[in-house]
Amino acid sequence: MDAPTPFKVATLHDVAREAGVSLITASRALSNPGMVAERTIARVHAAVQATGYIPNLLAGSLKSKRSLMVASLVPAISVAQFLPTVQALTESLEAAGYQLILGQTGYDHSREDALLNAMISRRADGIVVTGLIHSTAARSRLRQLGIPVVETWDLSDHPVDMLVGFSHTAVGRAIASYFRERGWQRVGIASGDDHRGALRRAGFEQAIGVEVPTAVVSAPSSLELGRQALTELLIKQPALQAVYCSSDSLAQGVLAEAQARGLKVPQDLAVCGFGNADFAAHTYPSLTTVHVDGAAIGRTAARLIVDRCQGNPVAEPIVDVGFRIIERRSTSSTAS
Amino acid sequence: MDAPTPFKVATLHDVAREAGVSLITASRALSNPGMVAERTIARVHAAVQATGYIPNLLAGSLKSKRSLMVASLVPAISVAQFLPTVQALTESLEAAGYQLILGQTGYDHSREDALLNAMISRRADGIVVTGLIHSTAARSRLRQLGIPVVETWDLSDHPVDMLVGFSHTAVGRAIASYFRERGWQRVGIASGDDHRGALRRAGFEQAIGVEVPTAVVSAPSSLELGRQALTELLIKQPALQAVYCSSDSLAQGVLAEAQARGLKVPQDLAVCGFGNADFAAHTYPSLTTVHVDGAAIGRTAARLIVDRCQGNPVAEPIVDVGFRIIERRSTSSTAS
DNA sequence: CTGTTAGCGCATTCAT
DNA sequence: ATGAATGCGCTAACAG
Repeated sequence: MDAPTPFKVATLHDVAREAGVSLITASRALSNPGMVAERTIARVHAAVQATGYIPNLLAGSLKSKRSLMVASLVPAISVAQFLPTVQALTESLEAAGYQLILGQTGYDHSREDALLNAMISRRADGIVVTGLIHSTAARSRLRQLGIPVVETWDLSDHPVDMLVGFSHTAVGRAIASYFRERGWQRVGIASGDDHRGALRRAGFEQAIGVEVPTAVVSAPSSLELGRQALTELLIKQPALQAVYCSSDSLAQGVLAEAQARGLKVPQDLAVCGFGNADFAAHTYPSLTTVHVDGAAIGRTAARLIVDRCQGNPVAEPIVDVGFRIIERRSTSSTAS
Repeated sequence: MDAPTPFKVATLHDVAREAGVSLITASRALSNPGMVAERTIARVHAAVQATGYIPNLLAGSLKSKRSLMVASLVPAISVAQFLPTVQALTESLEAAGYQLILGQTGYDHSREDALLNAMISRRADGIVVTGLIHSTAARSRLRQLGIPVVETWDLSDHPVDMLVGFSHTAVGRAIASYFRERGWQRVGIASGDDHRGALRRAGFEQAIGVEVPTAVVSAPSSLELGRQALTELLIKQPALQAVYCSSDSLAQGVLAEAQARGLKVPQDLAVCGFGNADFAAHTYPSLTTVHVDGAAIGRTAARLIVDRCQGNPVAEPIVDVGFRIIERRSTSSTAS
């Protein structure tokens, strides 16, 4: 930092000259060693050390038309729900030599469009989005370009390309069945106002069959909003028996508010969340919730993208990872 | 998807031909409109529409030596602690036209080195790392290349380049003072085994002045580990009065375990966390903790990187964002 | 197994 | 205000 370094970065050209081989031989020694003699490889590696060469992937990608980058679009990374997916996606991609470019859409469709364009501009080899892509312009552009795309965390019969998710409507129905089996009539919903939360809510209401008191909070949901939601629900239905919450954070807030009001869970009020957050098993009482294998979604999405990039046929472009209800103390005195 | 598209992507060349101007005029119309006549710009834009042109940033970056990408290295994005930083970083960078490439080091120094190389290979215009860079090889390489680097979430007199953080030792000392002021003698520590957690622990012990019962759990910490930690601490010191936890997740676990054991918080046991997680204000009882403005760290890091990229002088390359203790019910019956 | 040739798509010189 | 030439650093084709 003292003297402004001449800033002459070594290129492959310098490495080749240092090693006494041609440019392309140096290139192959580094990225395709099977085609080059052992001794030559060693000489090239020595030259790399000597020159301090660091390859320029920008140049390589321009020529090879493979950027080794995959874009991931999420509403906001602070949404705990999607973290295991992004984490697994990043890990799996890094293991395959790809890096992840992150974009935050902020639940805004126009931003999604702009970000998709930015990612196409960077020639991302694949794109993984959270939820479905709704803009028809974006859908047709992606299809036309033939870029591998994975939509996640939702289900559709007509994905842009590939899909890894599950049915939110089915989740809502499953929880409704669970409540009905236990004979709870006076049930309520605390739900975020996001698209997928609305699908679960619709499934729940449909399966319950009657009008259900509902408190809708604006995404992203939180413990605080859960406390507010229960307050609101108890006004609408003071004799509430059970609440379905569209996230574990909301459910945690409902638990806290119930505790503050002296309501025993589950005797006075049963609570079911969604997401199986890490804290769900350890709240007091422990929280019944719906588990979705978010990490599996990320891993599967990575595999699909990498397969398609490497030209391997993708046998199953639509993967339903399903879900399962995890029964704990917030709905059952006898659960674990 | 039926017929394999001929896949002829329009280039700037096609746009220029369509608009009846030269290549460079088309280029300027799009990225430097000040230099081009209004009418020409309109013609170029029409040509862009007609051809469906999407610029290739790879090519532009190769020539201009500005990739408009910034790398961010985090231990793991699932660590809630750093989420506001990554979120603010991504947002601020997107607003300035930069995209973020994410790398996960997994608390592994060799992975950090490999990832740094990958990011240099991609010619990231700047690099933001969580914590300090410890590898001397990486430090000198980054310095030699003159890449803007921001180390975050820690403090050092000799950063690689720039730094935005705070002193973890000071945090530990501040909590120790807080405990001593309240006359608590039999105190304990529940701490993760990560580097910065260790710094806080050291500061706490040093300020307390005597040996302190400690339960060390392996990062990343969680509610579950917090429950275990309190169990362990109560064996070492059954008459424990107060616990400092190196994260709010751990503290939440300590609260849960205390509740399960019938210990009243704060009367029987005072609890202090770290991080001011979103749930900390809403646990029952609410959690005293240390607030650090993670989003400010992200925004500041983005500003430093962008300033340096644009050649603006950086007045203050080391920014201490400080911290503050937020007193709540878990240490004070009279707090909010 | 190695080398020669020819670009990838764009932006930075210079010129006009 | 516009244009022509040049090359960023690398790799896909062919050749030898």
